[in-house]
Amino acid sequence: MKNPVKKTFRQIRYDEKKDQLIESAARIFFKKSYEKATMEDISNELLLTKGSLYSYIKSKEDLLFQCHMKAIRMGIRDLIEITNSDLPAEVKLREAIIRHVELITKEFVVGTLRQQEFLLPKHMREKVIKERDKFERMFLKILREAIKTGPFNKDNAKMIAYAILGALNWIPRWYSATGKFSPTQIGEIMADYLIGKIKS
Amino acid sequence: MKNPVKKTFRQIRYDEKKDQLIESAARIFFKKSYEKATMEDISNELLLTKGSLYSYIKSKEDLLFQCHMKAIRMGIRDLIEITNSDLPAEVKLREAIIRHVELITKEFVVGTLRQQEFLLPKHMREKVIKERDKFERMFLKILREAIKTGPFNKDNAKMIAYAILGALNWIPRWYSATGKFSPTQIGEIMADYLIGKIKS
Amino acid sequence: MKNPVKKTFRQIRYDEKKDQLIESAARIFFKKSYEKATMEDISNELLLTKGSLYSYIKSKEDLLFQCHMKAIRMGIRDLIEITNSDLPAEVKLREAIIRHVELITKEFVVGTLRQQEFLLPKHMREKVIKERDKFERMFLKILREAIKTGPFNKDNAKMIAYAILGALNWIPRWYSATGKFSPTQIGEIMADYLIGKIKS
Amino acid sequence: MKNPVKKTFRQIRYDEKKDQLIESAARIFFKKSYEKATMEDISNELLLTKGSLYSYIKSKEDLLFQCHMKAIRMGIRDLIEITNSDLPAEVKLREAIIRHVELITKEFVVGTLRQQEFLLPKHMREKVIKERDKFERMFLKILREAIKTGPFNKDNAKMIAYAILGALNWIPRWYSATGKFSPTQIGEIMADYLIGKIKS
DNA sequence: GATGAATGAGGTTTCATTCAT
DNA sequence: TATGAATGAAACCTCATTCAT
Repeated sequence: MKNPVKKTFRQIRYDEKKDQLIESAARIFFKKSYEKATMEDISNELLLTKGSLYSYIKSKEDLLFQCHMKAIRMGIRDLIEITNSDLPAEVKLREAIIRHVELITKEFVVGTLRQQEFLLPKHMREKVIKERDKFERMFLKILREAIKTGPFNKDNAKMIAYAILGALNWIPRWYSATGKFSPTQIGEIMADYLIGKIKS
Repeated sequence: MKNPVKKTFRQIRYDEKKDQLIESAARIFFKKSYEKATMEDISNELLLTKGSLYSYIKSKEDLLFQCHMKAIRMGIRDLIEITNSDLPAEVKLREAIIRHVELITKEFVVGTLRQQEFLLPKHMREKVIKERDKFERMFLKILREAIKTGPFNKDNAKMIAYAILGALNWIPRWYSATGKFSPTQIGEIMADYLIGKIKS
Repeated sequence: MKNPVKKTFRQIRYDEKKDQLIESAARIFFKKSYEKATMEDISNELLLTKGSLYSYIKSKEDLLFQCHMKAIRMGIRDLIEITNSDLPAEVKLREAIIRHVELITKEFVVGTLRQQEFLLPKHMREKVIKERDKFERMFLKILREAIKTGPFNKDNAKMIAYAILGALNWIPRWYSATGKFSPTQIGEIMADYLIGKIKS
Repeated sequence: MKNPVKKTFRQIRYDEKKDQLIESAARIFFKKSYEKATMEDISNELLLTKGSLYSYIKSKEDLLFQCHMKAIRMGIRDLIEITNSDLPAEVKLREAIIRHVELITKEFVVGTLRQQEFLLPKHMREKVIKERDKFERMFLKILREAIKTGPFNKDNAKMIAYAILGALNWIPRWYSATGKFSPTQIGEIMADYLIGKIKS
């Protein structure tokens, strides 16, 4: 207030910490599940105390909500990039698959997607679903472009989109960072398999 | 002792009720998630009181454990039937997919599979994982038979198995009983899509 | 009713079982404490089920009450015998001590005395205290006879009685059936020590 | 951090309250027995709510454990003082008896000693027994010094120690604060009686 | 008399959240 | 902004007791 530069600095620090908070929360929600994770678990990762978290968030549910939104938006950001690129339709789909695998295996926050959105109260849930639908529509659009010349009808396209996303979202259940394949390799194998079908 | 028929009758009633309990629990775990569901929610469905549940189970965790085991065993039972049948390899795979979709959309208890097994304490989790591995190995075997002549190597087969199971296990997230397609139709579309490539 | 002989027989069986029940309860109350012991623990020892216990007793408290009464009455019975004997006063005291040690180390039901009587509801507690006072008065009388010629006044006699009873009642806390001394030997050593001074 | 004095102040308040908590718990455990006492009973005495107690302790068992430890340590502290004093051996023993009576009648927490240590889970019980053994060994040492010239052998010394401690520990069962004798007077009478014997 | 499922009243404990410092 | 003790609302679970069979 007295010193706008200082305030901006503080604002930056604040935003950084809030971001760390969401990351930490996501990691712990991933490891323990939302309900089993306590606010103290989360605060411990950040060298803060329980009560201090409430300077950054309104509630635990708010924290989960923000994890959801962040995760989905990372996915959307990727899809926007891909959509706007000059790649051929099929390569776009391939790229979308690989990027999604990379995201889901590297960013803990994306693991939040496994958490059912109905852990949230209605007003938050609706926002999450709206955002997720945005993602799914973009993905579906990429898919449709890719199969435009194929034998599949519109309805099946939607179901195939779900099949693909299901196959990808299931990955955290079996993926191990120390496994034989890197995220990108997994993405490529998945793309080979999942797109192969569409062409036939 | 006095009347063995009577005793058997009691045993039957007991087993029936225990089964109902697991079904109800599964349905409620599905609707509300394990942690949000209370023992009272479950007891209400059965016209019992909270405390009475404990004639049938040892703890809430035990209940989740039994849901897991029952769900996996239903899947295994299907796969055994399919494996033992005289169908051609590819049809077996197709059948396995359709049956799994039917199971996952009709039997709430199978929805438990969405619940991360790490909600369970270690000793239960290990048993669940062991049983699930049994299921996955059987599925993988069916898959391998089907693609024996295809261009896929062993390692990829495993990942494709996960892709297929992921696509199917994700279904409860978007499936609606009032939707356009029946479970069997969904199963057929999924099978068409997921097996398509293997033939090519 | 129809057959008085049969009824008497049944009555005997009933009384025997009730007695076993009190013994078992005492043993378990001793091992686990009254509150930690469950009715099921007790029924298991008797090859009965929980519910069946209630043919013999009215409540768990009733069971503790009867343990108390039985234990105290065993002590009183001993003291009556001793009082009525022809032994010299000091030998009577010595005998009372030894018999009490034997009782407390051999009969689990006497271990109940360690349990505070205030675990019982008022109306039962009062009966127990009344009975215990009877025991203590008899013991005090034996003590007073023994020290009649000694240097102790009446008030101190009472306190000495408590000291002696405390020393004896504490024995279950350290006594081990596999230890170096037999109950009778312990009784003798205690008597030597506790009476020693009165003679002087 | 900002103000070390303030922080220390908080720490002091915390420690004070924890101490009060143990005192209150001991008093209530004494009056009602451990199992019958509820956490709410205890919290009410401190003008706290049930849940708040858990800032200070881990569990109800932990609370009992700390009562045990505190009680025994108070006894040990007395014995150390006495051992280190210049009094003649017999006077030391006399002093030990009187101090123990004073402690057991004045400090409710010492009444915890009546509670069987097996109310505690194994790992706590073992620590309590270890500490209690320390106390008993110190007491035994004082006793042995006092009777060094007497006719008693080592084994009997141990049993006499138990007899004395039993006589003293039994006091809370009959002691009334409004009675004829003060704790110190009781201690003196007990010492007269219990030591008299050894000399004879 | 014996059974054992059912009851229901509590008890301990957890934890998100608040608020004075 | 940070702290951490305090709150209070649940939640799970236990167990003495009852009662239909």
